[in-house]
Amino acid sequence: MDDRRPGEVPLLLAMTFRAMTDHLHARLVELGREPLRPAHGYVFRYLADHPGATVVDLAARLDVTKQSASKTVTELADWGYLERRSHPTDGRAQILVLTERGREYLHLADELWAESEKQWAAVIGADRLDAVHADLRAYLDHVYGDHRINIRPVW
Amino acid sequence: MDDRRPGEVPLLLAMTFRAMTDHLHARLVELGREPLRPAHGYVFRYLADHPGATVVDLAARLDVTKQSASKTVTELADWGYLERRSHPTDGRAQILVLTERGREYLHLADELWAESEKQWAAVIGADRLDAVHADLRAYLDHVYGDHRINIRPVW
DNA sequence: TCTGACTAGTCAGCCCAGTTGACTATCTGC
DNA sequence: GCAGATAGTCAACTGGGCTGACTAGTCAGA
Repeated sequence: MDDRRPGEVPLLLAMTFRAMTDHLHARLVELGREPLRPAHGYVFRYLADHPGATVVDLAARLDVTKQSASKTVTELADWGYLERRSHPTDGRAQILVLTERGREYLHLADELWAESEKQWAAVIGADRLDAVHADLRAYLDHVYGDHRINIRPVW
Repeated sequence: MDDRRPGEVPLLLAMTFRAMTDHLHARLVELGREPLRPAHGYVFRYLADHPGATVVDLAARLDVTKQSASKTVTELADWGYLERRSHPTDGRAQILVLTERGREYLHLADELWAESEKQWAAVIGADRLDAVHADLRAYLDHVYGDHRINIRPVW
C-alpha cells in the first residue's frame, strides 16, 4: 500500500490543490459568480486578517512587486471588493479596506474551499483530515518559524 | 490545537507546496544547476513514465494547448534534456525521448523533493507522513477515479 | 484507389500577469 | 532643513499561455 516513491509527496500536494481549485472554480461558475483567481483570494484573506495594510505590505506578503500588487488592487477596487482610504498618519500611503461585498465574497470562498475539505473528510475520515491539517501546520511552522511567509505558489 | 478554520486546508496545501518548491529551487542554485521550472519536471516525469509519448499526449496531460506543449518541448530539446525521434508508424508524429541528461536531472529533482519529505518526516514522524501520502492519494483517486488527471496547477 | 474528414505539429499574432526602470510625493533622521 | 529612504504610479518589456490558420500525413468508405 505504501509503496511511496521518494519525492512523490510534493507532486501529490500540487495535484490535490489543483483538484480543489478546479472544484472552487466550477462551483463559482455554477453559482454565477465571477471566478476570481486564487491570487485575489489571498488578497482578501490578507486584508481581512491585517486591517490597515498597504499595497507595499500586500506585495511583500504575496512576494510580488509593488507594481503588480498595485495592479491587482486596482482591479479589485474597480470591481467593488475593496477601497483605498487615506492613511491616517502617512500622506504617501493608502490603507486597503475590504468592502462588504469583499467580505461576503471571502466568506463564500471559504465555504467553497470547505466543501473540498468535507469531500476529503468523507473519504479519509474527519480525524485523519485533522491530522493532515496539524501536519501541514507543523511543517510550515518548522520551515518558517515565527516570521510569516509566502502565500502564493510560484510557477 | 485543532481550531481548524473551515476552508483553511487548501491554503495550507498551497503554502506547503510553495515552501517545498522554494527549497528545491534554492538547492538547485546551491548545486549550480539550471533551475528548471516545475512544469519542466512534469514533462520529465511524464516522459519517463510514458515512453513513446508525443507532443499531443503531453499537451493533454498538462492540460495546455499543443502549441504550448510544443514550445516547452523545443526549449527542453534545445537544452539537451530530450530528443524528438520519428514515430515508427505515423509519419506526422514524433516521439519524445528523455536523454541521459534528462533522466539524470529527473533523478536529481526527485532526490531534492525527497529532501523536503524527509524534513517533513523529521517534524511529524515517518508514519504520519505515510498517512498523509495515503490520504492525498485517496482524495485524488476519489475525485478523479480511474482516468488520469491534470498535473499542472492553474492560476 | 481516390477522396474527404481527421490528426500531428508548426508559425504567427495576441493577451495577461508578472517584471524592471524611472518618476513624484512624502516622510524621517541628522 | 536637507539628504536619503519609502509609498505609490506610469510606461515599456517579457514569458508562457492562448487562438487561428496552415502544412503534411493518416485513414475510412464509396
